[in-house]
Amino acid sequence: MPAPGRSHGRSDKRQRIIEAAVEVFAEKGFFGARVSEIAEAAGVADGTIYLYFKSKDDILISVFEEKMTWIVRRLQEILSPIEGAEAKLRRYVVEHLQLVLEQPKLIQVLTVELRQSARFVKQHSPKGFAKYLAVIGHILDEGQRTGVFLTSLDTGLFRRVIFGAIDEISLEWVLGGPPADPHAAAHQVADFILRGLCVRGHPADVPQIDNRET
Amino acid sequence: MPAPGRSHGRSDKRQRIIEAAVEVFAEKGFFGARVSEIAEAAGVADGTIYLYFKSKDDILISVFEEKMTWIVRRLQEILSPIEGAEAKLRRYVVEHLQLVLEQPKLIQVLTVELRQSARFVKQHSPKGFAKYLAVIGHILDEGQRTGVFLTSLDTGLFRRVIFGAIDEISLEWVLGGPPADPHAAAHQVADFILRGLCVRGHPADVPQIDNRET
Amino acid sequence: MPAPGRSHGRSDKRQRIIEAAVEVFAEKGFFGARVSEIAEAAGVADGTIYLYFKSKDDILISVFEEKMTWIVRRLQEILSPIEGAEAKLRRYVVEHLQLVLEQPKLIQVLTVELRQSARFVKQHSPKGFAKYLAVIGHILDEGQRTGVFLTSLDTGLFRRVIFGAIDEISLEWVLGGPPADPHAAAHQVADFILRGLCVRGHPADVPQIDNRET
Amino acid sequence: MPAPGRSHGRSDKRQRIIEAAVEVFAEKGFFGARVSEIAEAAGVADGTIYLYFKSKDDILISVFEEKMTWIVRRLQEILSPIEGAEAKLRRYVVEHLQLVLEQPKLIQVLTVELRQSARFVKQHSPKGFAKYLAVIGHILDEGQRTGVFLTSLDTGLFRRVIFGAIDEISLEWVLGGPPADPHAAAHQVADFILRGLCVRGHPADVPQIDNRET
DNA sequence: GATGAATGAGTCTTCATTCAT
DNA sequence: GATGAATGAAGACTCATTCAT
Repeated sequence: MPAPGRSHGRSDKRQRIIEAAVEVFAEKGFFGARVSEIAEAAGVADGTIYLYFKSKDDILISVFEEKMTWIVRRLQEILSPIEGAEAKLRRYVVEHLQLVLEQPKLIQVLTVELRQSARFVKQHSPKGFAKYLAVIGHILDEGQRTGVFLTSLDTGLFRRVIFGAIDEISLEWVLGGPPADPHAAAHQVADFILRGLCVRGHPADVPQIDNRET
Repeated sequence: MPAPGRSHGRSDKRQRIIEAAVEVFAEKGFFGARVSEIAEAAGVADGTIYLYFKSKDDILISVFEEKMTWIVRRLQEILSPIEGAEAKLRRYVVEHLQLVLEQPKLIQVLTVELRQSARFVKQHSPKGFAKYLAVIGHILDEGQRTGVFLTSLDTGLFRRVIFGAIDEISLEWVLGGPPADPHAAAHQVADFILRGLCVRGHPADVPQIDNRET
Repeated sequence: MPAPGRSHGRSDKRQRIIEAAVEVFAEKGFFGARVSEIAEAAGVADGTIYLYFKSKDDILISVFEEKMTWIVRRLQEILSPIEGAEAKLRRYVVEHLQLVLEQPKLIQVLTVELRQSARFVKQHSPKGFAKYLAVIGHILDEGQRTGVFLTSLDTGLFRRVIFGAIDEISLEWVLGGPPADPHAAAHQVADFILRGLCVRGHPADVPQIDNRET
Repeated sequence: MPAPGRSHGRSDKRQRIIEAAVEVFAEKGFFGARVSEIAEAAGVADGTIYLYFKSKDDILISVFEEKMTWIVRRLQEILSPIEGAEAKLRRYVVEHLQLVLEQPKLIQVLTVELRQSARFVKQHSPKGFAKYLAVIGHILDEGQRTGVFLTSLDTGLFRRVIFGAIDEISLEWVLGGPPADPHAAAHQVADFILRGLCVRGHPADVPQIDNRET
């Protein structure tokens, strides 16, 4: 239960600005967004923005930091109890895409603006993104340690390959709308990745059918 | 054969502006780039830009159209004589990443700004990107037709999955520099994708080793 | 004797704000100074300022009124027992420059900001400045009455001439630091003014030497 | 006859902005002046200002440099043919005050804003002011060399004393309007200064009358 | 066709002031 | 009285675009 009074008012306003920024950045893009639009969407005065953020850039950076941290924690909470790298990876794919369905605007901002501001964000906000990649990296490491994933794979490379694949699908869904059966699509993608990663015989639950069986 | 005289001078200037825009957009991003910087880099006056392009937006769109067309043609010329969807796909991966090494600034613009301007480009310049995706799509179709790739895969989905994976690696190389052995990395990625796509037993040249064999 | 209790607390805060304003105005200038800086320097909240002053302008005006009144009273107390216009004028010069050494920040504010806000201050705060000029004016009047100063001099003009000379030296000392021997400088200036003002034969204590005697 | 075409247009615009800035700074003060007001007064667009000046500060600095240079040259041209330090000094006083009558707004800006921006101008634009003081300094040096002025005087000190006296009178005339007979006032001031500076017996043309003679 | 000086609309940011607590 | 979070009006500056030469 949040404490009343100032400290609550303060966090409350800051959070409202963050959420408003996600909306406006998603709709107009970072450069197309006006600080006054964010203020209006947050229900605060223009100047109030600057009580909580140093600049417009700082809003974007803060959105990254805050939301990436939140996503990473959410993923970690879901994934940590799961046994087995294969199951973890499958669940990761499903959960990320679930997130896209739940919060398309947030994902749009993170996906579109993260890249567009790549140089700038790489300088100012590398932590959030690095932690996200680490989520994938840990699964890959575990899979290699337990002999499920091919040890010949460069995990530094493949965590980006996997991220890129998921990220592109996220973008597609966010801009073009999700497909009729997102769940099936998510599992197709997970199957694909697992076939690519796993030692022969794995994954047990992804029958390496030949086309005749289809 | 290009017409001589004036019209050649004309294309020459237009082309110089396009190349200059690639440089400047790569260095500063679309929004950070000034039209006057592009003009200076192209060795023309500011106003001259507007003899060849309607607006700053139009420069970006034209860069896309022109360069995407060029890339697609280049890929098609390389891929069309190749026999077999597996070999074609492998070569596609290698060639795209080769392009990243050869023209990092161009790839940076296409990769970073394409996404950033996603909505805007989706509206104004969908052709180039669609044609690029079609290059991957055709390979997938051929693979399914010839029974090499799993027919259960939604090619509309997987051409984006593959594009996303390659695109992310491109971004990494462009912003962080290429790895020590880009050729090996390219083949690792190609192996991964082919394992994901192929019917059991394929690809013939990608031994589905288990970790003991490694 | 100051009133005890609340009213003392009240004047205390008001006075602290005045002193803080002198510091901040001296350091940043009137326009460069932030009300919040003055509040911080005074150890009060921003809003508290407005319990004692109508506006930022009002702070400056109050500084003038208060400090000018104080300076005028101090000068009058020192000068009134002194016999003779010449001695009075000399002492005035010495005491003003002494003040510069003692309270450079105050003098800086009065000297720099008074002029910069000249129009504005002329409208809002003429009393303090007029009283200061009157100090010089009274000395001039006395000197003319007692036949020591030339009666041909327009005292309205010369009180400004004298003020300007002293003011400029004050500014120099305040911004560039005082000279090695400020006392000697003060007397040189006093000698100069007295030679300019006095009837031939005066001042008795300023021998009208020719250069050979030097 | 001014050269036609670009270079003329350019200097012309820059000069118009300078003159407009003098008007607006005189009327509103530096901080009260809006860049758009200067632009309007100069008959140019707001943005045009920034083709000729880096910032609003730069306009003020440029006004100083340019006008101080002009004034110093004007004074030097008038003073250099004059024989004798006494006559030179008298003429300097008269000419400076003549300038006040001719161009009160310019003098107001130089007098009021110079001081207000003292710290800032001392950093950015010391040359113009130093040259102005040097005009007075050279006269004092010459007077001491030729045995007309007291050699005991510190010329570094007295050039400021003299400047301060004249500057204060200038301010008075500029803000309160000139007196009924400015010429007489100028000579009264010159007489005063010369009596203060000169060896006994000098100045020949300033009879050291006693009050009875008046 | 080519130029580049000029334009002026557009926006981030500051900060004096207010007022609910 | 005291606080300081909130306000919002105001302005310096940028830069894509135009057009007279």
